[in-house]
Amino acid sequence: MLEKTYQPAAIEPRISADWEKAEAFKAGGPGNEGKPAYSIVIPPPNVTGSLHMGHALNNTLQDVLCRFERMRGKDVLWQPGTDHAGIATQMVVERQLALSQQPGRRELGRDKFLEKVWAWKDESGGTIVNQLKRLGASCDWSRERFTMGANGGPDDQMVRAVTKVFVDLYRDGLIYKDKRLVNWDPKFQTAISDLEVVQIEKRGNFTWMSGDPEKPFDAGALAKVLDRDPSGHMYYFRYPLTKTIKGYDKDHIVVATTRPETMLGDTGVAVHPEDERYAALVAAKATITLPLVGRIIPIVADEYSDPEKGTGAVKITPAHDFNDFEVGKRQGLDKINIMDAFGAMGDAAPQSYRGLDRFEARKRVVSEIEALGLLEKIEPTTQMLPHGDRSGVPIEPWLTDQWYVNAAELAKPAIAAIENGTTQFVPKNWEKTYFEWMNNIQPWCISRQLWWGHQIPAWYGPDGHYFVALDEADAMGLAKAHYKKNEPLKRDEDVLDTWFSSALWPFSTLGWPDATPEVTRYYPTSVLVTGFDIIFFWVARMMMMGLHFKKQVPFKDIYIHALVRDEKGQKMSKSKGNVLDPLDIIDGIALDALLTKRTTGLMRPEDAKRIEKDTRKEFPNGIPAYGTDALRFTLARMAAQGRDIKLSLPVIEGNRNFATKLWNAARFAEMNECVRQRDFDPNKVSNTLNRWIAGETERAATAVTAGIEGYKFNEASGAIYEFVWGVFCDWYLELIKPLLMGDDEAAKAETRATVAWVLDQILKLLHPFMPFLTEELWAHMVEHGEARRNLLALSEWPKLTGLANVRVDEEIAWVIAFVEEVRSVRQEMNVPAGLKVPLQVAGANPTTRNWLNEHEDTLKRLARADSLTIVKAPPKGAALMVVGEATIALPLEGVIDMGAERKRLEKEIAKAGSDLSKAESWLSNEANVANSPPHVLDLNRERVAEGAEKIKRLKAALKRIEA
RNA sequence: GGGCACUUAGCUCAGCGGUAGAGCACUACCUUGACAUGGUAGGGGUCACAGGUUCGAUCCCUGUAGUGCCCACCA
Repeated sequence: MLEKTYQPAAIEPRISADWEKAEAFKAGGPGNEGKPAYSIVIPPPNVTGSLHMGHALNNTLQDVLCRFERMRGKDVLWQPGTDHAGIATQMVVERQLALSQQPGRRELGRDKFLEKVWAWKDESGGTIVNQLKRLGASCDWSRERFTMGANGGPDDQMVRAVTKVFVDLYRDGLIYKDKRLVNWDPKFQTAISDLEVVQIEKRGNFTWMSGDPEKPFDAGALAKVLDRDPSGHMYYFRYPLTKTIKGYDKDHIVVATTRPETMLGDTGVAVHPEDERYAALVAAKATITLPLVGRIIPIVADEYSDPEKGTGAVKITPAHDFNDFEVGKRQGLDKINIMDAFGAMGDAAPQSYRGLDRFEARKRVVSEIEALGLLEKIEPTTQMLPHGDRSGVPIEPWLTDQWYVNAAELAKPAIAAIENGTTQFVPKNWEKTYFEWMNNIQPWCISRQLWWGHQIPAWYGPDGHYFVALDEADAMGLAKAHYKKNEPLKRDEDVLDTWFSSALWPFSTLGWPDATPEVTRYYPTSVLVTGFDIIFFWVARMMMMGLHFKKQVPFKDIYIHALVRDEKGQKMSKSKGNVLDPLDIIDGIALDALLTKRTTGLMRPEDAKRIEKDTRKEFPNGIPAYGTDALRFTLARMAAQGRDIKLSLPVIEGNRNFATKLWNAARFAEMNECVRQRDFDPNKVSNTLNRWIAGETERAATAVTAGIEGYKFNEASGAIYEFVWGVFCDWYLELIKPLLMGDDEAAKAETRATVAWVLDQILKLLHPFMPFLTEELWAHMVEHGEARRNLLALSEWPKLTGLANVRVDEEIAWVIAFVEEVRSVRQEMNVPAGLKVPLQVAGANPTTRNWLNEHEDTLKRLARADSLTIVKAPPKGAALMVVGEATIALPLEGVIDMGAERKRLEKEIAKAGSDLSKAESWLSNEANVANSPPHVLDLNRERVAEGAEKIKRLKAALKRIEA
């Protein structure tokens, strides 16, 4: 016997164990022979990660698809795994070493440090995987992969895949080494790609005028404002001309900059070729003497300079600014790298600046320029400041040697595949974003100055000449051929961008570069399910690599889902303190534990107070345990295409209640001995109610199927919700109660079997969304008098046709209308809910009389009537209502307030009258009649006919009262 | 600066060229033999605004206002 309420905590672990024991999700396993393949590769979560709502949504949707297709008879491979997440993981382990006061990364050295990282990975890397299992993800866990591996280790093949890709691309000229400006992260001392840079707006807050009589020179005051925050300001410096120039009336030229410290690396000043203000300087090939440095640098004419901006003269620092780099190249200016890897001033800076951090240097430059009387003014400005997305510190354009992928070349086929529809974005509008980026794609910097990652397969000879090869032996061979003798080689110390290996995921996980059967069978994959935030990072690069190395797209569809936000629509983040952990929704969490969780480990500890206050207010009693299915169902129901999800507890609660509702419907079936029959055929049921629910079941199945097929998860889950609650529970189960309690044994047997059958269909249709609950109920449902042995997860998806019948629908619609009308009038007339009333029906035609006879017990039960009689005319002193052609009377003299009844009827007449006149006036418009399609015409004609009829009867009823 | 969305009931959101839907919240009633994590009935919206296309627009087009996101090197 089922418990009174659904207890997810008790059920979920048991069901998971059942699936695992049965190897239910094993791709290509026994029973899958000859089935068509369906495959999805999981977006590999960072091995450092723990489950967040984005994962919950992403994996719920993938699981819905996989379970659905598995039930539809496909051989499903859902390929799981995790990502080594270069910077993130290295950061975590470094922090851990620091916290436990162990020797740091540099002290340990590369090999020892990597040992620590691997040890950490072996110990903690399983967290996210176990959390995915809690979600019910039906991955083939036996195939779990990791994006990295040690040579000769279990994921050695991953290393071979990455190495082969690198070497092949290098030999094809698509990977190359180049010295140019990169985005340098001074915190991690590594290059990062353009995508890992985020622009953060910075707005200054003070003004400084030099020579302002109100503000006499005061070095202390300037230092004070600079100490607040020198960023977000425009600094105007007077650069003195080396000598005065005829036709130019000043002895200096004013340049503006937001980054004063870079002036130490200036090698020129640019003005526009057609800017007349500076024409004399250009013509005379004037130079300036760079203050603080003393370097003589030229004034050059370059189109880059915009006369409208600043002073029209711009300082050029080729080694520290992307635009200046280009100008410098054009004008043949020197590139002077004044900074070191930590963002501090280096050897190329003046002696007194060496070792000074870039922001300290900024202040000192400004002060010293001011002291020299060369600071014209400082103005606040709004500037977009690039930051490292991981480190959070301002990135520095820095001149180094790095490895690059010629992305523009690889992008060509990747663009074409979307253009010609080989791969499709769902929703489609994301393709525009994709094209925009792909058409303007920049070289991809793939080398990182980290230790945790795939080491670059390039070896250097003593003279710096390098050899790219699959392994050291190959490199030695190449070196010998080059040097004509054996030379010692040293491997490139850098590692590859994590996304480089992620880009291979759809085929590397299948065994590539080996020619495995899995590569043949499961590539290209069926669909990629992911968030829009990694379209560039990951999706685009998989397209490029897949097409280049497999000559086929990596997936046929790309389903882009929404972002999960908090209930106010804000992004969930630790610092906002609004993060909802999926596991807390599933298992519940006490307020104290939630507070601790939200307020520890904050970047800014001062946020703790606010977060605690907000959390106490929002969750005064913590979070109750809703179970996995409620969370999954909520996410699926809110996954409308093209819209973010605002998650809140009341919504989850509603869906938990839905689970309970179904649970209790199953209890009802159990109590009424509804046993699934082997020979049950929904086409052969005879009772009208059973025929009706069979048809409704078919409709639901069609809607759910179409929804999932079209990636409309909200429509699919909404359809099953509405069917279970609104149709099966609200009506069917209520309508059949008299049958189940009656003594027509044949009808009773058929109805029990029908209930059991419908429940089975429900469990199947709902299973992709609520796998645990449905699997549990499935096991409880008795079949042919015995307990069920087979798993719902491996059962067949409903394929129903021909069950709907218009006349049956019409009949039940009439029953429902009858019940609703009586209920409505009872309440409106304040008839006590418990009072059984007599009902009389007048004016019924033969069909209606048949229906009345057929459904007498049901109508009496649902309308709470003790008698149902057919009369020639309605009696006096009764409330009257019109259903179809018949008039129903509720003769309760004394109970019914006839004044109220008159008002009620008048209101109904008015309502019917306004509907009628709307339809009439529509029909009276000749243009409407001439141009609208027949079904609309018919609809309005019906409205007029039925409306007129109804009004006639309502008026007759009113007349009876007044008589 | 460029691009993409969004604006529908108090709240969160579906929807659609043919007289507006759900959940939550709200009101009233109900311990009716699956379920109070429930049942029944009810109130509540000129579908942001202005034009246009159409026989007909909440839906299509254009513009306006507001909101959000993405991309972009502007001193």
